[in-house]
Amino acid sequence: MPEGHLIHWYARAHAAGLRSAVELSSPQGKFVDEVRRLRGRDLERIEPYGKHLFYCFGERTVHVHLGMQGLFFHHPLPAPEPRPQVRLRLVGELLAVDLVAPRTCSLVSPDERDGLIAALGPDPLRSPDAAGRVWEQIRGRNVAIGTLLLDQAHFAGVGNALRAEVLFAARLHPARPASSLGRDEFEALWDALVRIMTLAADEGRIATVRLPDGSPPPEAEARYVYKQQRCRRCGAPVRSWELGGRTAYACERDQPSAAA
DNA sequence: GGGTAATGTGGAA
DNA sequence: TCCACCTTACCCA
Repeated sequence: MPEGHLIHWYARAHAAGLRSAVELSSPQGKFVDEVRRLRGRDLERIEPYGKHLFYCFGERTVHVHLGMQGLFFHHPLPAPEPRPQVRLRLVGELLAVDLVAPRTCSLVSPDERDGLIAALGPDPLRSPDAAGRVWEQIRGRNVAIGTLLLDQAHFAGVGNALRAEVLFAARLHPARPASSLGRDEFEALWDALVRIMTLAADEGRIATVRLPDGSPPPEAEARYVYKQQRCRRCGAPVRSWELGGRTAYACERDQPSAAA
C-alpha cells in the first residue's frame, strides 16, 4: 500500500542492508526461473522511480511494483523460515527482505526498464526542480488537479494520501481544474509535494501534522485531512468524495473551491 | 472467526 | 466504469 515516499525509503533500507552479494529465492514458487537466471550476479544498485523499484543485476533488472496489496517484510539475520506467500526473498549482508503479493515482480531488460521509466512523469524526490516541466504538461487543462496528481505520467509516486495532504498544505481544493490555477499556486503545490515527500521518505511514513517540538504525532493523528473526520488544523468537517477513481478528502474551510 | 477496507493499476465490459 | 489481483490489518462478534 505504498506511495513513492515509501518506495524511496525501501530502496535506501535495502541498499544499506543487502549490499551486493545477495542470495535470492522464491518460496512461493512464482519467480524461481528468474531467480535461477540471476544466480551469481551482484546487486549493483537499487533505483526507486515513482512507485516502481528496480533492482539492477548487471544487464538484468528485477522490476517491482507493490500495487495496493504488496508489502515487504524485513528480518535481521539469520532470517526465519519465510511464510509461503513470499514471492521473492533477498538475503544480503545484514538484512533479509521478503516480498509478498506484489502487483509486479518481473525480470526486465535495460530497454524494458527504460520504457517503464519513460512512461512516468517526474518523480518529485528525484527531480525536485521539475515544476516548470510539469506545469507545461498540465496548465490550461480542464481536469481537476486532484485527478491529475494521481496520474503517474505527471507526478510519479503520488498516491491517495499524498494527494490529500499535499493539496491541503497548498490550500488548494482537489476539484479545482488545472486551468484555474495560477503559476504561483502550482509552484506552491510542487514545493509542498517535494517537502512532504522528502520528509516522508526519511521517516518512512506521511506525518504532515507535527508536534510543537517538530516530531511526528501518533499515526492516527498524523494527517490533516486524509481519512480524518475533522480538519486537524481548524476543526471543520472534512468532506470526502470520489475523485479520479479514489476517495478525495478536503477541508472546505481551508481549501476553498474557488481561487481566493 | 468472519467481513471489509487499503497509501494501485490495467484490462475487460 | 467495473473488477481482478490476493494479502494484511483491523473491526466486529
